[in-house]
Amino acid sequence: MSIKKIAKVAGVSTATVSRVLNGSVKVQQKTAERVLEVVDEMNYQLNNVARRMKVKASDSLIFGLIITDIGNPFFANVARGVEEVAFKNKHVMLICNTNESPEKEKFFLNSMLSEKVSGIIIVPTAGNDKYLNKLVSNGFPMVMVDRRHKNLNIDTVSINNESGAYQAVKRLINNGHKRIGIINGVKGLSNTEERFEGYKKALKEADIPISKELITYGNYIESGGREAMRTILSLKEPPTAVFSTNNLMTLGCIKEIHLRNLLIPDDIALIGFDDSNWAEAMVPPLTTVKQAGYELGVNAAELLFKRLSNKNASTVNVVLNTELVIRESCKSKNLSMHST
Amino acid sequence: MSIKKIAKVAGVSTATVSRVLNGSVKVQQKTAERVLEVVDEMNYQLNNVARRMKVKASDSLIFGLIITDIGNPFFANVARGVEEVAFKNKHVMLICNTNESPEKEKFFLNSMLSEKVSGIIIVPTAGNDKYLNKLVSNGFPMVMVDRRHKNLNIDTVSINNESGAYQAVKRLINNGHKRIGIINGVKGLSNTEERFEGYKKALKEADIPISKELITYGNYIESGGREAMRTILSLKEPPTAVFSTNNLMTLGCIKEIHLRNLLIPDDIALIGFDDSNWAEAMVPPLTTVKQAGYELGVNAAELLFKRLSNKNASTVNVVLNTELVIRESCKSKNLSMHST
DNA sequence: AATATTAATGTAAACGGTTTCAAATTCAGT
DNA sequence: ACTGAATTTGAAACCGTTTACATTAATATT
Repeated sequence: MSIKKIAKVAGVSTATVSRVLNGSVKVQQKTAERVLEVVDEMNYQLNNVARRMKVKASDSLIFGLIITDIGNPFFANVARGVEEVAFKNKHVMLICNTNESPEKEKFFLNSMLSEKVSGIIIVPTAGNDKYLNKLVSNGFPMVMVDRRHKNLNIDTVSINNESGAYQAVKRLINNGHKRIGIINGVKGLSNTEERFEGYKKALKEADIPISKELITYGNYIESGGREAMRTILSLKEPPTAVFSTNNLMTLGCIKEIHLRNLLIPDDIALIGFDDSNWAEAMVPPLTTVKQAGYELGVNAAELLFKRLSNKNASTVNVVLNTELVIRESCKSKNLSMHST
Repeated sequence: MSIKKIAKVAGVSTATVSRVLNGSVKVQQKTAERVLEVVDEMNYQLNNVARRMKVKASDSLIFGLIITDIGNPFFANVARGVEEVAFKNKHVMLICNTNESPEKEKFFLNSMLSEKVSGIIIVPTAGNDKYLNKLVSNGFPMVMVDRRHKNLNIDTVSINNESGAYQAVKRLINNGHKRIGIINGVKGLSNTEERFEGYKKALKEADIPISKELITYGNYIESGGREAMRTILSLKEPPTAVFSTNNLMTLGCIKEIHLRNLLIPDDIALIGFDDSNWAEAMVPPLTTVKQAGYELGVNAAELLFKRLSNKNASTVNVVLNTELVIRESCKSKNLSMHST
């Protein structure tokens, strides 16, 4: 059912049909009614592909979301947030999964560009800096979420990683821990580095020297967290507490701890980053730094739509604050009379 | 950078450019080289929107995935599976989230149709039967995943829900439980009903009468599971074991159980459906029916691509088997000397 | 060398909309 | 009734590809 057939049947021109469908220009009441009648009696459906060929990019009603791991509930939440506001704006969204691979990222970027999406929301991998740079400086609407590339004049929405990590580690310190391990994420990502900064800052402030052997990397995946925990626990002098910087790795930690029949928090205290729905159901319930994935997504999408309607507004960096949700996984043996 | 400009610069016709780009028809070696040269020196990028206007639908390189809840790790896994094979086939995918709302579902279906996707993979909600029916019988390529509509001649991939549920409940029975509650999902969905069937079958086989008060509905969401567990535990004569039919509801159950300071499995045994990565990390580790979300996605996508290349092959129903992964959450007090 | 065959390329229509511009109609004011 | 302005409508160009068909160039056949 093309607009032409509708026009023919209704006895008007295609221009008129288009106009009544879009409401862009006034058309006489009765003509409009006639057209609408035909439209639904032949149940016509817009071909948005054809439409996109004429319409300016910002009106394309489709945009892209590139994330690194849809299997991670945190990003799934981001996606939910994005999708929510997309739906409100009658947009549909192309989602791709990079798995932290810059090659995949580039491929998806190109696919989306070639689909003429109005804009892209991206959780960038550790590569493609120059390419992204080019796109952005060409004025292509893009917003980075969760991570950011330095020196890039672009809208971003992220969370206060450093402060979140700082609070977490400070909590451990206040609970009496002095030997505190950290399991970092993927090297080279802004959030990994910021969380690490928070860790160092808290230690420094408490005059605790940072010791290299307690710094590990788990690449934000469960098996990585598990291995990191394994090496940490195998140290001659293992830490009394560990800060795991994302939910998947935290799960790995817990499994390794259980395997060794150690007790949380008595044998090893644990604090996680990114509060998942299972954190509260753990035994003991897990203390974590909560980051609002859903809101991250909502904000990113809103930013994108704002940008679409005003291409040369100055760019903004939204940073959401984290919240330390205190449960029971990071008491210290020595201070067990204190609050958790 | 349109193909026209490339043609002009290279001194050939647009047809030739198109041909070297697609490799569809032989063009002279040196012409091809010249064109390719210009193509990347002007870094031309295909406009797939324009392309889709000419090309037959099955070649559109884009398809849709409609799921009900990307926030549910199970569906996230399905999505990962789908995306994996999409990538292999150089396709890009439109993802939408219905949240079990038939209205949203219809909107998304229309959007996708209007984007001229080659096909759709869908986890259907409990509505829109007639609409889906129409699409399918018009020959639109579609595959249903996880749930199915009866009397619809369409490719489906689902899991053996009845058998999975049957095994779960049988396990509980073998462990000595006689009073077994169930928390069902969304009424009207095939998987809800099939799981319920499995439950009834196992009870019947063991000559245990089914009692109405033990049958609850949690709508596949965490809060629903929690509420269901609450009403179950408030019974004058509560069950000794509960079968929760999805992961989110199971989490709700556990939280409610913890709240009441009850012990799993001594006070109440619990078996879940859908093995999540956190199940093993629970205390005690959770026994569950594992359903392969990822494989479900992979199979669905493969089916779709098969369908695209052969529109009138007869339809197939793939059903994957579940696996009972036995951990420690469903022993019975009376039989504690037995295996879990 | 002339012709027949085959290979390579070009021309132009088509896909299904939107939009500019011009024409036709309606309406108001005198 | 006539003119001018305002409102509605239509004709046609255009977006960037692909492809059927026509044409030209190259090669083979005699």
